[in-house]
Amino acid sequence: MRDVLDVTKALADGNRLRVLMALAGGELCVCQIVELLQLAPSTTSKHMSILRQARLVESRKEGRWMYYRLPDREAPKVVKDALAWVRRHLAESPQIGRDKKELAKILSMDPEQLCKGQCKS
Amino acid sequence: MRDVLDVTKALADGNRLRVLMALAGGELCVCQIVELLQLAPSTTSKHMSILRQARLVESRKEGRWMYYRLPDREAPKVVKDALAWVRRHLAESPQIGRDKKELAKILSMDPEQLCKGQCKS
DNA sequence: TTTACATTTCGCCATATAACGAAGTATATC
DNA sequence: GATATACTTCGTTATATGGCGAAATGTAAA
Repeated sequence: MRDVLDVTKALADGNRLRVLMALAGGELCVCQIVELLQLAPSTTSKHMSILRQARLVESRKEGRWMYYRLPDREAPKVVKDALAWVRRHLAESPQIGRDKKELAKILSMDPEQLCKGQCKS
Repeated sequence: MRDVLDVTKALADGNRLRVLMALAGGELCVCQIVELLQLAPSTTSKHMSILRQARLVESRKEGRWMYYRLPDREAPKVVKDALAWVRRHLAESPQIGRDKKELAKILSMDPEQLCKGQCKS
């Protein structure tokens, strides 16, 4: 029950669903997710920790950057099935469509520049 | 996005998950669900309205009794897939096992008597 | 070893949610 | 009709959640 609830609670927030859909295109660092969601870094970090707690994402630290990605093959079935459900039923969402466009812009920027911009604001 | 979030929010509560699993055995009236969850009738009713809002359950009124059941064939795919996910990944839960036993007891009682007991307490 | 910087943790506030009991609604029975 | 009954709605309360900025942490560069 606990593992199932961790997943459903993690999925019960629009911003976290947007992140999961964005990660379908490959791993992202926190500042890229911050840019996509337009939330404070601290808020974004909290969201990512909730997703990780539920095992819906994995993370990798590279220098100062933390990268998040969807879990690999060995993820628990409950998680893999949940992610498949999200992908299937959110693919047509207008919000997700807008995010996809925005994400393309973000990925075309120099990550170095992207992160600096955030710290100033 | 809205329909998906309605479903995930509805699933993000242990008592509501228990109800969905209990309904797998067939429709139940509110007083039977009250007995299973050991919650106040008003609280139980609220849970059921959240599940219905998300279209995870349907309802049928018969006299003074309100029966809830899992949705039929024509339910939206997002809902059917979510219910399949819940069934699959909650089947082994100890809590759900206990509920199944308790539910057998509840179903063996006269519904008439069951409801009267609740009103007194 | 300073300094800069990406991220996380902490403390706070506003809102959302789950719980209850009391009051309201609708239906059956007297 | 009056009363009992099954359920829902409403108002209240306690806790959970999502948001922020400030401070803490860890890592790279100067």
